[in-house]
Amino acid sequence: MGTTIDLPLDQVLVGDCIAWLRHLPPASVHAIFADPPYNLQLKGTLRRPDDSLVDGVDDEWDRFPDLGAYDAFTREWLTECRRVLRKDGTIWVMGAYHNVFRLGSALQDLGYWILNDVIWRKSNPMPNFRGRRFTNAHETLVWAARGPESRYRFNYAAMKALNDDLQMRSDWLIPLCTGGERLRDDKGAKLHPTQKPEALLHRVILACTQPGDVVLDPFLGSGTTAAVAKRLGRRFIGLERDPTYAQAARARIDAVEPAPEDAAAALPSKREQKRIPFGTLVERGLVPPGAKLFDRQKRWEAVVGADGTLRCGRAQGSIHQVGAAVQDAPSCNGWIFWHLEGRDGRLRVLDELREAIAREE
Amino acid sequence: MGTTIDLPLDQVLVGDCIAWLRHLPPASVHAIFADPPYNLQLKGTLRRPDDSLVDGVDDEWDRFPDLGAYDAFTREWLTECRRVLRKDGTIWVMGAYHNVFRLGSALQDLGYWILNDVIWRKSNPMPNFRGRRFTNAHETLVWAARGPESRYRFNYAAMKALNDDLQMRSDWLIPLCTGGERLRDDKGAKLHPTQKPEALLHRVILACTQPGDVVLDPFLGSGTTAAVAKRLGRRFIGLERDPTYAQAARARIDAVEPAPEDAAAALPSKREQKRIPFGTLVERGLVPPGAKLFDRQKRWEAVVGADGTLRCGRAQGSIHQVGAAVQDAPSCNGWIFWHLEGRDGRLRVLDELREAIAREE
DNA sequence: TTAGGCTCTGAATCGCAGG
DNA sequence: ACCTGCGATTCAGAGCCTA
Repeated sequence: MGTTIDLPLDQVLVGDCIAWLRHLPPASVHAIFADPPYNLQLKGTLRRPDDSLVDGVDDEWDRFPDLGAYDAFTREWLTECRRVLRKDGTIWVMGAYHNVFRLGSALQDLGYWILNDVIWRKSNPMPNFRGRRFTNAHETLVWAARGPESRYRFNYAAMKALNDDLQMRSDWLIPLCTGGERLRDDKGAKLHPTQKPEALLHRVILACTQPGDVVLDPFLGSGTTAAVAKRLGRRFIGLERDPTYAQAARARIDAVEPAPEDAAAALPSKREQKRIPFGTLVERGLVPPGAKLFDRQKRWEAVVGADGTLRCGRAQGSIHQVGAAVQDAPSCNGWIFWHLEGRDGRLRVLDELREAIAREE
Repeated sequence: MGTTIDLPLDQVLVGDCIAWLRHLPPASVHAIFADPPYNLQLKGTLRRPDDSLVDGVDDEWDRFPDLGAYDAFTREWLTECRRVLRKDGTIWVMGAYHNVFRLGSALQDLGYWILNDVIWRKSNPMPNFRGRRFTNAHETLVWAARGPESRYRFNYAAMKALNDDLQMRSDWLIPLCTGGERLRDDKGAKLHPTQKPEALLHRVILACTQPGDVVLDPFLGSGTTAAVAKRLGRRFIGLERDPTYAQAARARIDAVEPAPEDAAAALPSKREQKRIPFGTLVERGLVPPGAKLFDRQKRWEAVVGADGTLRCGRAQGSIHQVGAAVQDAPSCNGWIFWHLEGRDGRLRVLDELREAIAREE
């Protein structure tokens, strides 16, 4: 175990990721994104129907002697990641059918708590040239908290907004990284065999971090994680073994222009907004003491007390308690249950009044 | 190890599947479909926002003391399945994130050779009621051969035909089993908590067997595998622990009319509708966070957030919501209201960008 | 007859701040 | 660390009823 160093923010560090991770202080990063070697087991070469050669992944870093060696490697870096992850941080690990079952099992064995598996559906996958299997049109991301009790961050409202006001699902349709986004060398060949699309990282980072948070990528590769983190106003730490990749990533990151601060923030969910006690509405005269509140169908009528309590028959208490009591329900959100009658006879839900106050403050 | 019996074709056998498997002759079935217990670990009760209770899976058969016990169980039945599987046969195993990584790892460890992982995308999944995760909108099927050298069957042309003459991809969009297909008891309650849709088994069986082949299901449950196998002119062997489920499955299977031998019983493939959320344009960099949008006359200017929301003065929300707010209109089609300014100063309506993406997918 | 509204339900590891 | 109580949270599809 080496000596601990200060958190090397916004840097690409060249070297073995496990060694680097051991130097980082514990519980120091908010999120980790890891796209480890897939342990692809290609046999021989693959040709398209027109006899052209498929440029598969056959790099040295993707070769392991057997599954046991791959498992040992996986457990080692995932162990160090868990140490470095903050108590309430989350990790994303991605893979394909060759390795993702090893990754998921290792996460569970090491004490992580899986929150979702997410499917990256490729809109433009490589076809299956031999016609011997289904077109491999997706990869899998596993999203996990450090443990079952983690109070992790999930920017629910932002994800919902990103999906036209429907809950974000666990299947994401995103094209492969091609065209101008793909890094290439002098000869126009792709620089990295598995460069991930920025759209994928955009969604990942936006889902589970806020501006200023630290995102670590132990297999930085072409630098997609760091580039998107910078653009979204997050800090990053990138680890990469190969100096050529690291250098290309640095150049790529340097060219990124961060988004304006207010654009990078995720839409705050209601939970994160400032709490307004119902009594405030009474104090400010928006709901005078003695006013009557109704549910939407006007089945019940309650009277407002000067202290912000409601009374409805025998039930007395907060807007939530009385709402729950009259419905005989275990709980109730009084803000959206109770309504005030306007002069025109129209019912206005309390939540509207609350939002008017929230905007003022 | 018990004595071997003749292959009990087209029967539902009641009892422990591992015990039954041990009695079956080796290398005797062409395909196996297994939907084992998922080992869900539900803690409390879950209510919908309207306070109704969610009927979760808390059956005794889904409870295991710990992951180790689940792994041991998994390895045991998968070992027997491999013995019973013909040399060139294939197996389908399905699960969700709770268990599928254990299943996939066990398959690999036992010598099976994974061919694909296939995603069952649910068109109508249950939402995430607490807003704490992504909507769990899929399950995973692992398709594997008995070993790396297996000369397995894959009905490439049938799958392609089933998919409007495009190669069948690894992500399948299929609705949940509901309505008339769902088995119910006298009181109208669902008979089995996890009955699978016949459309799913249709595709599975059609992909890897031919008429007359034997399909084994060690966790038959409500009998979907056997019913579809019979309809498609395949033989089946169903193992089921619970006599009630087995009895219901038998009745269901008896009612199935086999398709005519030459019938190309192809389900109409479902062309996917293309709904493009505005957030997609942001993620893909077509509209960067912080970009400014204008209405056609440039009366208003709004700023784009990283989550696809707009902000214009105090109004924040979707392109539609903010468009409506600034005009003080009840509603607004943001796609044709907002414009992006090009480098040449010309305004381009968002709808043009959306159509560019829709064409790609 | 039909259109529209209301109800019900589905493999679910489903709070959190403040005291 | 524990306890209290506020108050946040749902989509698609089938079935049924009413106008």
